[in-house]
Amino acid sequence: MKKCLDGRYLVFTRYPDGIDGKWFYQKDCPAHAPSWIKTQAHVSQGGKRTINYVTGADAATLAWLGNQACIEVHSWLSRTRNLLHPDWAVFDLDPAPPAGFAEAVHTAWLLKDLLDDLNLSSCVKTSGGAGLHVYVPVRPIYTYQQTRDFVHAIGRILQKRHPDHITLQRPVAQRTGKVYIDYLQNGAGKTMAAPYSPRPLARAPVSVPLTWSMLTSHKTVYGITNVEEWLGRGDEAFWSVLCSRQVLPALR
DNA sequence: GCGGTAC
DNA sequence: GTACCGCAACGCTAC
DNA sequence: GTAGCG
Repeated sequence: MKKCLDGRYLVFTRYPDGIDGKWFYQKDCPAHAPSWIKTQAHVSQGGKRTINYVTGADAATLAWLGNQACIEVHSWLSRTRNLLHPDWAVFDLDPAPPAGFAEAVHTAWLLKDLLDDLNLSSCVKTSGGAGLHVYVPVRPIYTYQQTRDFVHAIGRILQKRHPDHITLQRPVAQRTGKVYIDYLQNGAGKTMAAPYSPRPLARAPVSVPLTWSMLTSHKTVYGITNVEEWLGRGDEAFWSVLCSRQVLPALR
């Protein structure tokens, strides 16, 4: 089966001095990296810079990255063969205190119900923080503008139905106590934390794919720290949904 | 973490 | 030798 | 235009 990071540009955050020390993003694979790391040259838009993005992450690559003190792995929403056409439309659900994980779970279920009504498949993973990521697989025939408009439109419907619980407002101050649906993550060059990416926080929480039936506000879901416990449970279903590449209905 | 540069 | 430095960077939204 | 946001 095609892995969900195959052919995707990856971006890393590195913490050579630990999570409390200096950190930095890294996009450009260093020249001294082993030759078996898969990369692809990419000319950045506007700026006349070429970046050799790491594409895909097999076990050996992840091991090398780990030794480079990479903690977070972020990936593009499109793949190298079709960079302008994402194959994931993503809903980034970000609860603003005092809203938390339970509110994100509630919003995710509202979203799933709406997507079900539209006959669209979807899957969910924790962000590793208090939020959730909901993915709708799409055939790579839409532009980022189109998937962004789609996620925006769905977000507006939910926000209108549940104005006290959901917001699309950018300014942080206007999100207090609500779940922010960040539709703007659907854009060229934007990235999402990859499945199983750790976060640079105490106890190293991980972004974990879940089956919908596993998604409850129970403690055992929120703040997962032990990846092994979950391997072979949620991931297979998650990846099979991601690989289904269901077509979005007509976007207007 | 590590290569590149400046002293 | 050792000290310091870079390691991303842009579109979209709100004001 | 500039600042905020991710």
